[in-house]
Amino acid sequence: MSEVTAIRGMRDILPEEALRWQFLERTVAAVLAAYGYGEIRLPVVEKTALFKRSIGEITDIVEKEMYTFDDRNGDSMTLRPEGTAGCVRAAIQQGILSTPQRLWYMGPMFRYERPQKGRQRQFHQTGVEAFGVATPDMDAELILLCARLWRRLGLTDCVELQINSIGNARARKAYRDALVDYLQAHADALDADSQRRLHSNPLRILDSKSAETQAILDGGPTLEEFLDEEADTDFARLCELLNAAGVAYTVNQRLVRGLDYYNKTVFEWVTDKLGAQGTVCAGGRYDGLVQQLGGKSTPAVGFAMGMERLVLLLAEQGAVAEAATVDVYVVAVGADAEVMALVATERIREENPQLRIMQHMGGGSFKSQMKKADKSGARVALIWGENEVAAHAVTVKSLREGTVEGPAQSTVPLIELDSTLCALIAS
RNA sequence: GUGGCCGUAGCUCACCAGGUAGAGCACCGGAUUGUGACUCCGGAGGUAGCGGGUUCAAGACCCGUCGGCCACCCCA
Repeated sequence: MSEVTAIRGMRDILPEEALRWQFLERTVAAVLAAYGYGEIRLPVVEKTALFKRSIGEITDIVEKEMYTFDDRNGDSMTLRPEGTAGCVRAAIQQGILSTPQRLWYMGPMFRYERPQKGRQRQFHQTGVEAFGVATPDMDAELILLCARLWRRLGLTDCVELQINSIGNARARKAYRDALVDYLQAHADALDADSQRRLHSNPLRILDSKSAETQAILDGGPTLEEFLDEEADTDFARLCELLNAAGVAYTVNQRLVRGLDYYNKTVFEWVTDKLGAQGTVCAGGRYDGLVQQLGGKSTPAVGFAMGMERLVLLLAEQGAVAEAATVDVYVVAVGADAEVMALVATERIREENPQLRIMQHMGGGSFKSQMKKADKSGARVALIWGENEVAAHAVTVKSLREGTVEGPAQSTVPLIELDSTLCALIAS
């Protein structure tokens, strides 16, 4: 193995897997278009301050997972670890928030973490953000959009929806204080991670995987008790809308999101088919972020989905039929035959733009070229040799029909090539 | 950052109480004239991740290091 290898956690996607990616991306784009969302293309690098101010200074992402470096002017830049911050920045900067905006983007994100199943250092997200609507019908639309996407992807059976309301910042702080008070009394019974989080990020203790910790939490205060009335009624309305639309969900009171900017509604689509990485898509409301980043106060909701995880799920489901790479393989032996084949192949492409034709390159015997034709998966081989050149003809051979004794092939004048080919492909 | 497992041909793996490597697949060529698939024959391809140690002798044992996978943490 060469010493020049890809960076840890940054992988290559080979053509076979890329087919799955194309299917995913195509489907995502189609569903978003069906709801009137517009694509926005954003830089991969932003000023470091943007992420510190939006994601939160004390989060793991900002503290230890960002790819940050100084550019030649000495300004601190960061490879985006998530998309919302950049999208909000762009929306403010471009002045497009005077009216509601529905936006989406797709692309690579970067987080310096230990790679594992469903987690890469360069990973890909599709982000969807809706600005300017404060009411929970907007939250519902986003969730319905997801549900439709899962249906189109054939993933409905492997994901489920969890929702929660985490209220405004004041309610969360009050709850956090109450939770810390309560847990401090049981501190020595908590698992080690949770003890640490008691000081760093108490809300995160809620989704601790420790059974003892969860048992302790059962006796503690709940976030719900601290929610203001508006959060309550909005959440109830969201549930009502989801019920009416027939979207199943479970309310998970322990669901909190890792990024500081969320408020009110949060939701996650989770799966049990991806090992430790259960979350496939997650988001929520972030009504304060636009103003926090210097824009006019603008309500917003959004979510991001992890494309690697969705591709893994698709693979798991065997959801994508494997497409043959080419329809026709062109074999040519001899310098003159190669010329005739090249010209004829170009003409066929001109007249049949949808046809996938691969011409053999690099020479070789009929035998070796035919082997390549077979391997290519093509249904038809077009063959040129001395005889065809002399007769101004081409041999058309079916690679999928016929027997060893009587291969289905015929030599036809060049003028009849198109009709012969079309008949074969159509059959 | 922490832990477990792993690192032998392009790929998937084997061998071995420690004595300088093998299979399957893939690849290339052949089985009489210009033709694939199945079959048969032949061929090419590895400084056994890297460095050090133990030993007469190490891919096999020990240490370190790098890399991979999975999990923790965290998150999409």
